[in-house]
Amino acid sequence: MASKLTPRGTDYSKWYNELVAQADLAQHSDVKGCMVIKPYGFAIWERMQSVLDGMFKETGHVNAYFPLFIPKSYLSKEAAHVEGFAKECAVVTHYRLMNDPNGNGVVVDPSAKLEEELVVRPTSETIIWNTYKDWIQSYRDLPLLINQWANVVRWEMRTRLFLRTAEFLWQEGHTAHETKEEAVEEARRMLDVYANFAEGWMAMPVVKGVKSVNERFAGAEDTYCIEAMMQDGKALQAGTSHFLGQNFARAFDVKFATRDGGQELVWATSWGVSTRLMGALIMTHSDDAGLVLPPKLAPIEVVLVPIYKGEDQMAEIVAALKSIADDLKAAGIRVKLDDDDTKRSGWKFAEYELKGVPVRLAMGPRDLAGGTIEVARRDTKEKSYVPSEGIVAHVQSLLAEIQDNLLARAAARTTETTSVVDTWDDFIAALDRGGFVSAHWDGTSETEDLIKKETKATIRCIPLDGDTTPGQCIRTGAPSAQRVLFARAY
RNA sequence: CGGGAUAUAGCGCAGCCCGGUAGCGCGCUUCGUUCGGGACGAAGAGGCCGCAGGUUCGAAUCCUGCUAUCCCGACCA
Repeated sequence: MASKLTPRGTDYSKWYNELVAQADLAQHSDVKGCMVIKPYGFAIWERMQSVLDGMFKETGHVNAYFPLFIPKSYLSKEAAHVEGFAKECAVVTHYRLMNDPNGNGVVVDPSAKLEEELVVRPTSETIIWNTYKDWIQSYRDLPLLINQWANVVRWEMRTRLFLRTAEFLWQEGHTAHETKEEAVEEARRMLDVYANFAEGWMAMPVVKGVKSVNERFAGAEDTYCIEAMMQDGKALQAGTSHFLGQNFARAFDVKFATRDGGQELVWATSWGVSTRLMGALIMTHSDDAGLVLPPKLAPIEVVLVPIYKGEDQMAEIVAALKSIADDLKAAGIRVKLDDDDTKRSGWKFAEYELKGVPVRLAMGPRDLAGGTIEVARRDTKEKSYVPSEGIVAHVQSLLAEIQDNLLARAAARTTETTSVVDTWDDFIAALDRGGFVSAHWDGTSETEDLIKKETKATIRCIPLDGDTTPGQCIRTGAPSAQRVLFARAY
């Protein structure tokens, strides 16, 4: 806890791992690739969940819950889908343990083999569409707008806390619609929800776009995404929203009676964001002193720290801070008064900086005498002394300013690191500098693969509001309809 | 799945080459002094040295096998 973080400039990856551990966000568990999300980290995720859940409900969705286990046969009903996920599925084959005849604890009971293996869901399209089949009879049952909060398992070769873990928490929306247009509109609507959340709450600028065929979700007709740029110049896919066409309806035979009495396959979407957003949040704002949280998602927006000598002074100052804390709470601000006498104020300052608390208020004897309070903001590390009278209004506007500043700072960085290039040499140079690279591409998977192989860069997305001036492919010189965004990515 | 490394107290590590009954820092407990940026002193508690074999009078240390984790790649939200 007392050790300093490796600076970002020295080893970004190391900095990230140390930050996650030291800020008490998560730790590795004894199970490979799986993490324990610690209370402070989970509190941030709970804030994200609660805000997103509200946004989903505002857009007409309801929550439900589907099983963790999926019969193996379901997974293979949609060809592209199983192709995409088969390599990373955990499979349950037995349902009972027994005492080891040799006395070494318990072993799998070989007589308890399942007739059909169960796959631990890597995503829930199949089990959900198999259920929707029974729920949807008529156009009157549509649209069906359901979300679930769940854990999923993808047996990844290589994992990183929050960014890629074998088990992760997420939400997955699964909707059914009467027409293609409605489904596309839904997928786009949820993409907007994600983008609004990213920018409005996480203070993380994102580019909205559509994935190339190579990067598309297994079983989708179109994958929309939000892409964010991290401080080290690598891109991170922060959320996806898929237009699934009629693929799953066809695979699970989900038909509805149309308004004119016919039978038609329903149109589908699915969309999700995961605990990966925690990684995005960390890598967007944090610095060498630790985590930096946007006020809107901080479990603690303001921490109050007393500075004192002796018990009498402590009592006096804590009482004054308590009164301020109550006023802040009454104004709807999440506060913590840290009157723990076993830790010194200097230790607390460092600790709350590490944990990214946006605003720190400290009061010592001089403040008490002079009617002031020390206000320190985490984003710029600036400190000032302000009158304790009217502190609530001051803090409110400061929190808003910090929220805005974080977004502006991240947006400036994203813009500054984005390159627009027209030659292969410039393209390589831009990739090496880091950031998004806006360039022309001939639209073929072959060229995309080639570029990936040669540069490790992928097409992050074809921006929805991008530059649609035609040009020539950066690699092949073939005609290109519009610029796309390349980057090296997580 | 390839390459590299590691496994010793809650955490971070030393000890291993050269075998002799386990040590340091942080943290933890108690007491005292401190307190405007990670305090100081004193006294304590805490370890099947990853697991299983082998060599030896004796293994954290040498040998064999296994397991797990981390990092770097290929694959992915």
